[in-house]
Amino acid sequence: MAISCTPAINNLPLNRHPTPVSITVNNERYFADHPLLLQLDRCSDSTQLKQIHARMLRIGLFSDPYSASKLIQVAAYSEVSSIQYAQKVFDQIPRPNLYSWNALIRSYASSQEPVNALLIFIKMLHGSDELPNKFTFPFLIKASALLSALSVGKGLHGMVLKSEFGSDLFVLNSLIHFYGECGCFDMAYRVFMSMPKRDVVSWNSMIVGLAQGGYAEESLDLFFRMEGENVRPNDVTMIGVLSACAKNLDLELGRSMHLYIRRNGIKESLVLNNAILDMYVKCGSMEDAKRLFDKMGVKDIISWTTMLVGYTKVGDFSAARSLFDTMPCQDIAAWNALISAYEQNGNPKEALATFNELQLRKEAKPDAVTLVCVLSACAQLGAIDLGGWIHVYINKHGINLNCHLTTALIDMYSKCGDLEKALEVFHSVDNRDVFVWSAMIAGFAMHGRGREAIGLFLKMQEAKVKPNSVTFTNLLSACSHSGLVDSGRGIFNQMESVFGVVPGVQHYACLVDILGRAGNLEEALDVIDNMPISAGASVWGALLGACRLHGNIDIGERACSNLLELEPQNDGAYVLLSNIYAKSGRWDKVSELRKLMRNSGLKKEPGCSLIEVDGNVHEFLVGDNTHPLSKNIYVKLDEIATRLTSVGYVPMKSQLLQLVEEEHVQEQALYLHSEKLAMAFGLISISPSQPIRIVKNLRICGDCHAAAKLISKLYNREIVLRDCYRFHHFKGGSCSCMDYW
DNA sequence: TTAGGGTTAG
Repeated sequence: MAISCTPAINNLPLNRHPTPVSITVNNERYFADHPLLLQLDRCSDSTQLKQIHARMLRIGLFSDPYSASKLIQVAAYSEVSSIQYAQKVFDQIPRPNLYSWNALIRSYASSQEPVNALLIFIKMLHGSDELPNKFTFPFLIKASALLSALSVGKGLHGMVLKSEFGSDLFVLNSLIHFYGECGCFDMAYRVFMSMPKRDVVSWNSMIVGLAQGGYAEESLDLFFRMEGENVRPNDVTMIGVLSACAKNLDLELGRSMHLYIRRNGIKESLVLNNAILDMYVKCGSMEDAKRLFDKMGVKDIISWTTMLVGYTKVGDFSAARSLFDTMPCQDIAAWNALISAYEQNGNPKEALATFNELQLRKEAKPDAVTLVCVLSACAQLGAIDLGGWIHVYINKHGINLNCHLTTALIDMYSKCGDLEKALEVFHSVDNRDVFVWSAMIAGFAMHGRGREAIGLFLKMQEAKVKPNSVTFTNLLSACSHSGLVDSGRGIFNQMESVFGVVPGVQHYACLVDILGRAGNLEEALDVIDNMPISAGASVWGALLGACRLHGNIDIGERACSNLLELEPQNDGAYVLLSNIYAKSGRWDKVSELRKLMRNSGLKKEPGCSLIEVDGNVHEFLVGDNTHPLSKNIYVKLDEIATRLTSVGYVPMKSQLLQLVEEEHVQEQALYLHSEKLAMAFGLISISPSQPIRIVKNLRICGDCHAAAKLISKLYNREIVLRDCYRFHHFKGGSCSCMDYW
């Protein structure tokens, strides 16, 4: 390499500045300390940047590759400018050298669309004489990591090995990070071990990668090994270690790491303090978190949001909300944290109210995360109007349908009863991960379309997407809802042997459900007796449900007693057994159970039905008369009762929880069920062309199911009812569940 | 040139 120093270009109008010096490397001149370049470093707005750019063009400095590349970098990185401007600058360079190509690739690698870094690289290979150097590879590998483009990264790895940079520290560190991001920890570790020399970044890339990829133990092991090899950890190392402690919910180790940071003089930074804060929050210690938060000299919005999440995690929503209100500013992630906390903790209405507030205040713009949370809230409430509005919003604002959003949309449409729309979303996307496939399978399952669920599972295999534990829960539940006993058995048996997914309690519960519903109660009991893991409440619950369906008192009693042993507060268990007794006229046993329930301080969870009309969700409880239109609703109920009786309908009294002597009181009690109130309200307030969509918190009672079938015929209306178990589409006098529920 | 903190789905 030849380096020489020469006086700068003399004819430039630079009299007011000290004489710049150009450096020549390999016959190319660089003006590293030209005053305009120094100005470029200090440049703070786009107008200034454009002025400097213009002057560089005027005085000819732009033709210097170093100077032009510097301009590209500033254009791309400064807050006021954009990658588009950097690209324009690049396009003006007549024959860009490797330095300029690298500057542009680097800019794209850190941009919103890192794929462009790879495209520019291809352009460089085909349209110039330049070959990548040790600087090019880390940028390209970083772009591949951001894109999780495993095959691209592997290809680059191959190129690296064939090049002279096969043992370059920076290149290899990038590869460790890349493989970690793609979840290929064996490859990451292979690169790590093959390195002739490792620095703290090599260790950090492994430690952080493992912690983020869910391998907390391995990450911590590596940290202790690093210490053993006398490599001094830095703040980034500790951020990885804290994240591993948080994943393991290991408060003790987290606390000792906090102490380690103080004792070993690790550079204190805002990011590190936030990571400690996050560890305390995730491990559930708000005392530790608050102590640190109050002591922190510098806080940013991430510190505040972490505290907000902490309060929601311990269930203190009023503290969370008041913290939110006192934050110096609220960005979209802070809003999302609040909305998501409401939605995840059984308060979807508050989630929607907060979303509404966000829109009114216009301080932050909803992003994909917001919409995912709101869609989940809509799904819980069965609020299809708002859910559909969100879908339109996504399209209107050109928001990219990532897998999270696709899944949330499919789930919302499925749970709101519009399976066709869910399918439309499913087919409209190219990118389908295991979440998307599983959500669609769940959609078919809850609508009783078991064969289509299995068909989709086969297509999922063709698409080479590996099913996981949830995929199988959904598939088995599809078999259960459609009475596909042999398919269910077959799928269960293949789970581990063919797909390597070990059956968990949920899968056993589904199998017991499949067998039990089909009447094979003995076989179901046999499955439970031979389970390699202990049968959880869901397994006994499934058996008890099947006993109710088939009126089997003996097995039902056994299931109920096992269930209550595991969950003494399970009111549903009492209700199911009580239904079994009532069905066989054992009213003595019914009142005995009733007494037992009262003595243990248990109350049946009140039935509650939701119905959305014109974007507003209305809620009905049993015997509710609080609705503004209550009077009209009861008039309609009377009319329904008369019309039902006229076609020979007889109320099913076995659905009552206790023996009520007077006939008319029995009938009245059944008419007060929340789903009947919602149906009456739907009939008077929803246009006949629209289906009446209802969401019920418990399983629909047999009497309401029979009544709904008749109502759909008598009033020529489609009723779509979701209970806590599945969907019922009532039309023309019959139900889509074919009475198999 | 490489590594790092808060919010999202089945």
